[in-house]
Amino acid sequence: MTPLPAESAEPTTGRSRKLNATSYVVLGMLSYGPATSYQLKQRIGLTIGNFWAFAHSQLYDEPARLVAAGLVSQTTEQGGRRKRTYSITDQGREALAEWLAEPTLEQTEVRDTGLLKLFFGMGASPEDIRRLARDRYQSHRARADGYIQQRAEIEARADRWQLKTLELGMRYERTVEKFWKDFMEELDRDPP
Amino acid sequence: MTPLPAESAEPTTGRSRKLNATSYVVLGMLSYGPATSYQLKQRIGLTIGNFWAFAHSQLYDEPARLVAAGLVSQTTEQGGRRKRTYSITDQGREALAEWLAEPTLEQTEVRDTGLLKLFFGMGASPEDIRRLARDRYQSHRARADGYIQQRAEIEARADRWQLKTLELGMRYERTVEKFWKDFMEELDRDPP
DNA sequence: CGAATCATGTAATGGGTTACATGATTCA
DNA sequence: TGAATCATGTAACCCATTACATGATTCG
Repeated sequence: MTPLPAESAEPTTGRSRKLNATSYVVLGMLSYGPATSYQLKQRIGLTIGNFWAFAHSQLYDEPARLVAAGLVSQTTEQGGRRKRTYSITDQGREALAEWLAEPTLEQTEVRDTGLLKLFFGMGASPEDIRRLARDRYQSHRARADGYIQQRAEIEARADRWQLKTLELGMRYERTVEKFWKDFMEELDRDPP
Repeated sequence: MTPLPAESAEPTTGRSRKLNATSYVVLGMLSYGPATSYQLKQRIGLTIGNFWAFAHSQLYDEPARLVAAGLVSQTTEQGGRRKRTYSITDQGREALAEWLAEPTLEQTEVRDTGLLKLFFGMGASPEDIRRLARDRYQSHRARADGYIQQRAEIEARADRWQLKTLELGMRYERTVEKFWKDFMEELDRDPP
């Protein structure tokens, strides 16, 4: 039995808990200005939520954790619901900046049920495969069209980097849309 | 070491728990033949794991749950480790087939830390942005090259659908690789 | 005014991530 | 024969998902 390491006394603030992607999304959104959980939900839903979704309950839990870590402060409204508004602290800005300065080597995860089903196509009927291709084609086409719509709407007030993010989103959706379209045509030429 | 006869302890019926993507990946991999958790890990690591990763502990937990649901059976080896080998049951095949026959309308999740950082680029220094672009370019380029490698290796024994999956993976990686390359050039022309 | 939708939260559960642990095999 | 790596598993914690709940506002 190895002796336990001495417990360093303080949780206090800062440097304690490890931040994850959700944390940085919340910090990032708060870096544009204070917000309630609902406002975070909206900001995210219109932007990042297009490719990386968060349940609304996460946006109630995570700010609370960040407050405990000292990266966010909160003010509680007087009155019925005692609504909480969150602001990023200097410490929070620092954490965000550190994250942005880190190397970014993680593998991108593409959680696409359609891709999974395609992989297991051997167990599917020809009609299943056709339906899959149609579903995914329409789904990605719709999202690509949505991005175009969105760009028109936000072009004025979005910054350069936000527009770039949107551009990658569009390129991605168009690529996948085209894949499924090509695949549908292949299925016609060479039926399973 | 001689395998024991399949344990048919059968905790009554299936239909109980709701299956998720992990479940179907395990079922799908077992549909090619019985496997231990480690073998599942390998099969997945070479294929689906390229875009949708699973911790190895999930591949120990999930089969156990599927056994409880009656969708998978297990045999336990005699000897030191009492290694477990899993097989898909008829009920499991049925569940897999039902899944493949369902509509596929879920939103694809692209969990890409690089995209997140790009979105919050306003808070980053010019050097951060350049580094980000370089990191992501190299990362996606490497994966795209890996796919080409892989295709050469498996072309003989992979089925049509598996090769198609790989093709989409390649198209995706090339698209993203190109985005970051274009972006790097844009940064040279028009520095932040 | 009532219904629908917006807005704000909590609770329970399941499961994904990380860390720990160690037996078995390979190979220098 | 010792170190490294392969292989197999468990445990704890954190967090994501889902369901529940209800006050506030809008609009027909």
